[in-house]
Amino acid sequence: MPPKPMPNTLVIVESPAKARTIEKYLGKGYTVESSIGHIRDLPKSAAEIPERYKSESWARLGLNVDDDFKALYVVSPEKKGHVAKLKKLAQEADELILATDDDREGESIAWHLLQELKPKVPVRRMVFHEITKEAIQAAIASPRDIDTNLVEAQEARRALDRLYGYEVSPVLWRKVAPKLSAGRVQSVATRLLVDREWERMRFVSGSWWDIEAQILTADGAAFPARLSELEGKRLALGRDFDPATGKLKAGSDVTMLNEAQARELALKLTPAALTVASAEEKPFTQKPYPPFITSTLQQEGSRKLGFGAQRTMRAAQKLYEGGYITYMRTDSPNLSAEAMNAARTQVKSMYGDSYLSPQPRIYAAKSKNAQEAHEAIRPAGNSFRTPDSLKNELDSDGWRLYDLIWKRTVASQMADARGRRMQVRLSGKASDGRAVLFNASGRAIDFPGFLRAYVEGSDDPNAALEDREVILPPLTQGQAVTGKTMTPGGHETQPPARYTEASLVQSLESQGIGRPSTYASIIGTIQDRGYAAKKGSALIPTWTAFATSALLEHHFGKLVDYDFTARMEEDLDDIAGGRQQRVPYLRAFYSGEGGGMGIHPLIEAQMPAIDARAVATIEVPKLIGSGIEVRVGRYGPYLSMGDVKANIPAEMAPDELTLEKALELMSRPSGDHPLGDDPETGLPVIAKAGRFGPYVQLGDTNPPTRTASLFPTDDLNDLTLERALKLLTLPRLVGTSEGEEVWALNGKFGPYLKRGSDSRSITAHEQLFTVTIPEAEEAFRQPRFRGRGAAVAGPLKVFEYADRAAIQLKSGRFGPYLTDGTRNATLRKGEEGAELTLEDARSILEERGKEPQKKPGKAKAAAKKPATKAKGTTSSRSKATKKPAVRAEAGGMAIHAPLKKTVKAPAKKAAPRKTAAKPVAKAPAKTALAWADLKSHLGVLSEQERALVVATREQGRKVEEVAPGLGLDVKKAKGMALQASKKLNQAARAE
DNA sequence: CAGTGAGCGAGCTTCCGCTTGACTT
Repeated sequence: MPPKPMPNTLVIVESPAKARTIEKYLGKGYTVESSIGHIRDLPKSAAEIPERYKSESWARLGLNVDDDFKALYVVSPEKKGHVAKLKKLAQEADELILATDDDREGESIAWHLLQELKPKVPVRRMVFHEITKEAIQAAIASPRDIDTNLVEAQEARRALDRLYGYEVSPVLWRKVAPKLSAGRVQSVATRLLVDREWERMRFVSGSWWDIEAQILTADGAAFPARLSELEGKRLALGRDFDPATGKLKAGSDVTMLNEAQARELALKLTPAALTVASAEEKPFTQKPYPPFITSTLQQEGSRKLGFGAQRTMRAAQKLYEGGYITYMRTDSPNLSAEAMNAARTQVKSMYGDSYLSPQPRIYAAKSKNAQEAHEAIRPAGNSFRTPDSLKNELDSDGWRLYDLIWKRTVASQMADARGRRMQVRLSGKASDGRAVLFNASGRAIDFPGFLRAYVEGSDDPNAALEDREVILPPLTQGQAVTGKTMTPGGHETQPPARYTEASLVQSLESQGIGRPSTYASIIGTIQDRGYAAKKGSALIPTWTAFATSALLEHHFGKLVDYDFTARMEEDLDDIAGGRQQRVPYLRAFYSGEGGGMGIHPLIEAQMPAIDARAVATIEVPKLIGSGIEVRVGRYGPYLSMGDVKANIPAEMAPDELTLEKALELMSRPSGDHPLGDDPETGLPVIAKAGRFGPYVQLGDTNPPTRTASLFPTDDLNDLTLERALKLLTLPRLVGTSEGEEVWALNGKFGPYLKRGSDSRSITAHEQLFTVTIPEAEEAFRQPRFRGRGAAVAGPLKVFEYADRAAIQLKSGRFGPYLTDGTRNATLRKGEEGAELTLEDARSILEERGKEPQKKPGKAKAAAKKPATKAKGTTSSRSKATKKPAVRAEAGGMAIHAPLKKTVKAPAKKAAPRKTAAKPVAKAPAKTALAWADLKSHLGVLSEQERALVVATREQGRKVEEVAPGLGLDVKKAKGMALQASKKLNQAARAE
């Protein structure tokens, strides 16, 4: 008889390293695998949205806001393979144990596994709090069911974060800049940085003087003391100053010395006979710090090792995977029984009994939303390996971090440190009879206790200095001492320090914002979005962060409230506890039912109210009244005073922008960056931000000798002279072909080649420097536009149908696409135009074909042939508006190619908007509306642009006549009017 | 906030949390 096959139980945990460990303890009959975190999530971008949901109004959000916030979960492409593997293992198993973490997210992962694997075998849920054989076997013996309330709470959290992020971010795209983001965590983190920077910007430093004395006792012992009172009145300290004025706070009853007074007094005190007025000594004890959790590990990694959060976590991850430490993403400082035992044993053996805390020290999480699914971060195992024994086994980062973790863990079970604090007051008189009082304080450690192993770092070097041990000689009341030297010293109040990675994490954590697994990435996110930059260890918010934060605070204040997450956690706890329901909770948040926040209607209401220009303008306290404004623009932050603009250098922190600096920047208007001189001509080379983007110019004459636009890959802020000179070699004469010169140029539509009156775009900017005549000739042999030249003759391919209009395959700017004249569909990756069948083409177009959007001011009708009446319509309109330049531009933008492409329509003809094409009657109404529409977007324009547009469009004045009043020459003004019109149309179209 | 020449299906960006490789230099 064949032996009965051994039963096979599949256990799924979250982390592969944990799976390996557990598998060892469970032995035969068990297969342990990991989910590697979450296996499914809401689609994160359009590419992940399944085809059949794409047309849904809520598809962009990934959850159906009209149907109880039902989530659309997808397995991301990179997880597909792994999920398939788990599915297969589940099918082969006799039993499935879901052993994901014992917290909200872990419960959810278990539920998703159940949903996705659809196991046909018995399923049990269990949790391990310790990875020891006993604990695991105990857990196996006491399974439970999936806690659906906890899963609901997780789904509520997930939905809320999605709704917040994906509803609010688009507001920023519209009002500040594209690709920005808002989120429950990042927006508060950004706000913290911005608020701190505001404090620094408003801060006015105060200064005061005091005297430091070297005191000598009769026995010759010396110690320092500081003047603290004069004539019975306390001397001012930093805390007596008002940070807003730099002066003493109102009502403070203190004496302040200036330099002269301090020096004079010092002279009158040398030498001074002083008496000990009081000498106090108080014992103190200090307890060790709790074992590490993620946030404290990151803080100490930063303070003591100088590691960024990412670096600390990378090193910790390796230690964890190597089995050196326990799990590194935790919010619990708790030590398991085996860890406690190991730590205490080690203290005894390494430091002796007297250094052991008499009672085991038990630590609890401080943060109110701690989930405590794991124990503290500590050396792994039931006896800790000493750092010394690992010296040759670990890399440098790993060893230093292990050393830190080991010390902190061991110290946490050590005895209190004991010592004395001494406080001495010395009285005396200056030679002019004024009464003085000096203070000295000291600190002596009598028994170091845990300090033998571990001293916590400090973010503030001054604080660390003050804390150092200063030992005072024994002193008794009435004892006479001498003030040997008197050194007057000046002091200044300091603004609050900027956040570092570590202190930001600490602050977020203390407010319950973010989770251990995300602390490090939060910092990455706000840097990636351009909200903050690191300078040394300081996190400095950018001007974009100021603009974004201001928008959110003014219009969505509740969302960036520091308590928002704390309140959310309470609600989630209620959902987890069955006291509240997910759907009504989300409805309140999203739609505002039952008096909730209702972000959806709130955004609808706020959108028109948000003045993009006001948001982009930052009122810097030190510039108020100067007429200089800080604005965030397309090319970065700049200063503006009427006509004059100057870029703010990227490396300048907001609090460094003083009036003086601002004036200095303004003296180099338009943010010129002088790069040096051209060695050939000796002319200066200057980088500038222009109306058409950043460019360099040769010579400082007007007009300059030469100009050249930067390539998209160039950065105005770190352009070298060498690069600028290279750019200035353009346009480049490539050679001759067919008797004509061939030039390589960088134009407004990008790089192109020109031969006589013919031109061809080329793909890469850098080719401008390298393209050869044979290559150019090849380009000129190609049709003028990619696929376009062919398009005149016909599309790439035509699919004919009996029952529907023919479908054409065309090549466009965004790649190949299908069109039947009314609807278009871009081909996706993997869909080869050449391989499409009739039916493919039909199904693609019918499934996802879209009608081109009709936009105000850009009529769809324009796509068809111009009606003959167009000209009449336009010219009459042109008379009405009297604004040639702007009108021509607007018309030109809307026009599609006339059939005769070689003939360029003169501006006057270009003006006829083909809007007139379809229903002619509609055109005037549309254009009339257009100005009304445009008008509401005046906010996107600069003052000058606005003045121009209003004068021309509303008052019907000519550019020529308005320009002088604005201090512009006519040519510039026309250009500006053109740009302004573009901007307005763009803004209106975005609506 | 400087000038060099076309013309045409836009569509996507974004959140927070849970986890690691698979790639390349």
